[in-house]
Amino acid sequence: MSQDTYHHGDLRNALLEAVGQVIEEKGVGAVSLREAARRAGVSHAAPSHHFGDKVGMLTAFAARGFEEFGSRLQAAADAVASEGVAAQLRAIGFEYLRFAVERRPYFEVMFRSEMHDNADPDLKSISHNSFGVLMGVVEAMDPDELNGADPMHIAMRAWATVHGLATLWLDGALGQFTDEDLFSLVQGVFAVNDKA
Amino acid sequence: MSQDTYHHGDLRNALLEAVGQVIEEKGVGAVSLREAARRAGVSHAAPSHHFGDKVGMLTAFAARGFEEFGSRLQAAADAVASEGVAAQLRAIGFEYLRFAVERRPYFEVMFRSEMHDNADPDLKSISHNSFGVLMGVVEAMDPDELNGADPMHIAMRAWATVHGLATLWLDGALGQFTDEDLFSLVQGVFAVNDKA
DNA sequence: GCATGATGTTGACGTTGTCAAGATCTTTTT
DNA sequence: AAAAAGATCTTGACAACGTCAACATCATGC
Repeated sequence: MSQDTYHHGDLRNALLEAVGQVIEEKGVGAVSLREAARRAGVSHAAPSHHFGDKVGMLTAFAARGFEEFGSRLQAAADAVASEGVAAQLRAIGFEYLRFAVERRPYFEVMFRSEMHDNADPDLKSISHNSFGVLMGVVEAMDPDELNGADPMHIAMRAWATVHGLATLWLDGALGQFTDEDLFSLVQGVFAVNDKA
Repeated sequence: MSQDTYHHGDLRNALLEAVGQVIEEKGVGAVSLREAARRAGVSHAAPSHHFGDKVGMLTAFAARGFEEFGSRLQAAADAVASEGVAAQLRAIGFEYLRFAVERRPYFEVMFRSEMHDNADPDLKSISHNSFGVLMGVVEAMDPDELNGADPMHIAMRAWATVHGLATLWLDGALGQFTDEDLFSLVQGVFAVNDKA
């Protein structure tokens, strides 16, 4: 592109990239409009034209995260569609955790309500999609697989379990485990789930 | 106490109280040393003598939260000790959620690693106790109740499920549910748990 | 071509966390 | 009892931050 333009050309993306870097390097508390602007090579007030304010920037960041998140969950479910619903649930659970570990900056902003604007329509619809992937799988369950249980309850329990593991791990509450341990632990969790 | 002393007399507690109020009123992002100092009626730099820095203050706040948390979990488990381990697990789960809802300010700081110092020895030992309550119950299970499963896995799954529900609810991801709905949902979750 | 809006800059303001230096009270030591 | 030592609180300063207003520059459509 142009080398010396007054306009950046792709500032919005550059800022969101910068946000991810900052979180990766210094944690979610170190995010600032000015630091993102600095890394993108623009003046400190430039971000406001794209995101309004700090919450706006993080809302956009969260939306971008949910986009990738939803796609990955869907892909994981599709990949094992032939193996039945139980396999799909397991695949979604693992992918959920993988995303939390691999894309931690996104995950942390996505599920911290004080960092973004929950009322934002874009964010609402795209985050709703992610839960939709899970519900889609659960609703395809055989009635006898359900054992008469409410599909919503099944979905909620699966979601909550995996989400709890992810957040506990990210918050360091599972400090004694490495991330490999975590996945083998999940294996155990799901095994208990299947068996009991 | 004294009415016009240079020294506050109970500043440490007053500051922690103020932190709780601020979170309740304006969210966890609005906490500041200066606001806490203002509410306690002292100068802006007074808190540093008790907590060092902001992270120190929130670490103390989290520790105080874990103290109440652990006691409540223990009490809940003890109250239904005669009804068996399954009842105890259920009781702990409900108390966990009740704490998250009723004492939201504590809960939010307790489980947000960037807000406190995870390496703090006080915090480490007292937060470890909370998980110990759960482990204590699980380890008392009959071998045939375990079905050959690792007690650690059972405990982790129970913990993760309830923690996931709590955080998802606090983050607004369960926006369509009221808190009464939440508890009835939990009932369903545990029912699935028992049945399946 | 030129007007209009989008994009980026500059400068300013109030707030925050943190530090250093000093003031006041309490406790311990002698 | 007097003095030293330490704990507690104040004052003042500084850099970083979010935000706003005013202005500069570019791009696009009429």
